Amino acid sequence: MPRTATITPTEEDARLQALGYRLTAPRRAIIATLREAGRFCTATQLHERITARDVGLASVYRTLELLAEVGLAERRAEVGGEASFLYCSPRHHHHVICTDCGTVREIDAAFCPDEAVTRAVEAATDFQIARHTMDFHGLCADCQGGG
Amino acid sequence: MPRTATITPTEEDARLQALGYRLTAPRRAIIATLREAGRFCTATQLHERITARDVGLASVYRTLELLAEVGLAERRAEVGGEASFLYCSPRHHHHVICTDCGTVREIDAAFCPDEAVTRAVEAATDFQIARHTMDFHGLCADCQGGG
DNA sequence: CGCTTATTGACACAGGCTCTCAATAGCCGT
DNA sequence: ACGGCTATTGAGAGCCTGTGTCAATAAGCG
Repeated sequence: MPRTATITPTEEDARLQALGYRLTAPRRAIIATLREAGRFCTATQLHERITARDVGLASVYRTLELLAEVGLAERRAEVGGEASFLYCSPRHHHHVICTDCGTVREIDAAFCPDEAVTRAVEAATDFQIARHTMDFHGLCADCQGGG
Repeated sequence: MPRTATITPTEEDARLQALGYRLTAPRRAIIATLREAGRFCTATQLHERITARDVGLASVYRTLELLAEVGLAERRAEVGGEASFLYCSPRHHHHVICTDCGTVREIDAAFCPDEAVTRAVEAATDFQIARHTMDFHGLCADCQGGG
């Protein structure tokens, strides 16, 4: 048993490492914080939230950029403000976003537009479809109750 | 017949007017330029492109903001840079975007995830779905040919 | 045709994000 | 375990997109 607690690399940590990126303490902190948030967060919000270690704001930006590139985070435009980032599993999935509290749930490929729809779009537009995006917005269970 | 050519208000011009906004020459130029582009454009791009009249960059920003609010334009985050805007019809629709040249085609509600899918998502997540977004990405007819 | 007032253009300014660079710490080989 | 190579970090300066201000202009209305 080592003196310092063993830090178990999470699935996403391992993924970064497999791609040749170093698994540093700041990166781990940022990823963990983003994932635990379970909703879109700005770099500033994450920066404030990371208390265990003194992580520079620039590193937060750099890591979020990296995660987005690798597919572990999704970037979203904020109207007239900061960009927001959401933790994402690496599998193909879609999001269900609460319009009230911002909580995000992932749903898997079972809900994707099926092959027939894609073919119909191709027929209608003469495009050769390679990829799609899709989000649902509404109220989560917790926010449906009171006004 | 008036001396100066009559400027026919387009459908979107009329819509702005109906909402109580004034139909100014700069606005018309910006809307026309955005619509003719047929793809996502940044404020700077539009500003450079408008040659017929000296339109201030601030006005381009203001008009794009206005269009987005009214539903005549869609705003998109650009990775690490400027926001882009796309002309949109006011009806519910989705986009098919060429990954090569950026051309965008609108498709109508016929291709939306149907009622059954929405209900299934609700059942799976306990959310109450109100709205969805969906885009398709691929190669347009012109870009499918050569490498 | 003139009045009222939304809109414009120019510029100053704010804030988000990036770049730079020396210092630090992963990772790998031994 | 240890040392070296080098990716990564943190701090802060700086860039650049986007907004606020304000006098001048012009759209819309009677």
